[in-house]
Amino acid sequence: MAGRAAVPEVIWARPERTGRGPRPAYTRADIAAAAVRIADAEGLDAVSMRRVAGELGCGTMSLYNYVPRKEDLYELMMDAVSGEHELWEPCGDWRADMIRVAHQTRDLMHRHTWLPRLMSPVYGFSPNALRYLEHCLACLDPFEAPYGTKMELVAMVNGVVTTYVGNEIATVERTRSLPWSQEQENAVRIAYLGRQVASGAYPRLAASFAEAAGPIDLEGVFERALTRVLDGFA
Amino acid sequence: MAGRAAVPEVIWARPERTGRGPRPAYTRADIAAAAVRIADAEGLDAVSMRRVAGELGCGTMSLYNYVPRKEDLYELMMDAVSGEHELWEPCGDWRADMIRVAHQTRDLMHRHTWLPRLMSPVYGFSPNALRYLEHCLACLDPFEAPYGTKMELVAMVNGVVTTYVGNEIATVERTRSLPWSQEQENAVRIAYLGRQVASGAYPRLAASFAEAAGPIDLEGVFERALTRVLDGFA
DNA sequence: AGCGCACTACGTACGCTGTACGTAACTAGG
DNA sequence: CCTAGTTACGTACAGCGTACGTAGTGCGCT
Repeated sequence: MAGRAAVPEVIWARPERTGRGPRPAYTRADIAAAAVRIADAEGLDAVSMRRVAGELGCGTMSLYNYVPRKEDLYELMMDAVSGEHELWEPCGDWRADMIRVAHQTRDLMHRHTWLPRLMSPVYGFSPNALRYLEHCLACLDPFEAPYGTKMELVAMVNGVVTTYVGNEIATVERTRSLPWSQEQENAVRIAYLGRQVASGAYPRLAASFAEAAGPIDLEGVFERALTRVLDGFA
Repeated sequence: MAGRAAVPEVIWARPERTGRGPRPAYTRADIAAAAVRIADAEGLDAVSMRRVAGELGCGTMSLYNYVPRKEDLYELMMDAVSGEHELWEPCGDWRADMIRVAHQTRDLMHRHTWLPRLMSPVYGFSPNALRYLEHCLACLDPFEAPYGTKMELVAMVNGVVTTYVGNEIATVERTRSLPWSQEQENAVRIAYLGRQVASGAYPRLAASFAEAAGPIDLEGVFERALTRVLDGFA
């Protein structure tokens, strides 16, 4: 009954197949792909054990043979999409390579908008995550600094990307569960914010709003944040 | 039936008391305080509508007269603890003031470990959040830059603090729902990680681990991240 | 060769969640 | 005074993660 043992374990330390018993009907990759498909199409909250089992075509509780806890399903999902990271030969300019890494991660998160939400709570070092981390360190070979600093740089870049894409996506993802449209939601919030700012209680905030003409250039904000972070390390 | 209208609205735009009907038994502050008490003591997941109502001593569905959706309860909670921010007279050195802001936010999050988890998805501009934002802008008065840049600085500092404290807290918060201890969890994960690193597949990661003697100095990591971000703006 | 055990599969059931809805009591405005 | 808008709250529903029991399957060992 190893599958039911209430024992701390990392899913990646569990062999996918032990040899004994009937051969499993699905692979971890199958399960991860099904979950990712659901999350991409209907949002992370649509990913339930029942729903994934349904997508696979098996009974709900059969899933628990592969995935002891739901959190492990999340780790499977993250590892699966981490595998989409393209790992290139570093060009020798660590700054350029880190910018490329950041852009790629951002694209990945745009493709899988549920990623930022999972990044924070789950600090798993899945196989593909380790590969990605190693690649980042390879990009930083020309950066003369102790590994501690390099790790902090990687963490910082990842953190900034996660935060920014998370903010970009927040509204979209949130309105998925609401009975009204994203435009209505935004309109209401902006109207309220405008009223508050117009009240005169927040002069600098008001000035800030007055200064801003048109919508925010998210792309530019991201780019600037990135270069500033890298500047801070150089 | 305004309380039941399925209409987009911000909770802060709803008057707390309209005049008609029996006078409400609780204030928003009461409700927020109850929810915060639960979250502080037992974690965010312990905050359910039933639980909060129980803490207040009323029926579950009575809560919905005050809080149309659970997400609004979260906004109430965030606003309540945002009120704990001390707002001082800026000292004239925006760098020093921003560092002080960051430290205070960090302390706040240590006191209320569920805050980082709520920060990302909820982008509410509650009264106390606006006050806090205005205060940050006041601290940045000596920083000669357009308001757009100042806002990006504030967002960046807040983002970094949220990310770092979130990471600090992740393990602690996560093990709350697990049947085994945080130490066991960590031991298992470290053992797995050590095995992977020792496999030779990740040479730089291995070097990085070899370099690190003893546990990570989280305090130092935070401090360095902060100064680097500020450096990137100056 | 065959026994036993570890494994897969899966239905049922429990306690929990957010919340829609109906009803009764109450009170301020017209 | 009346009535409309509120508060209060019990009941109910659909969904969740998952503990547990049971039946069938096939590898590894003796």
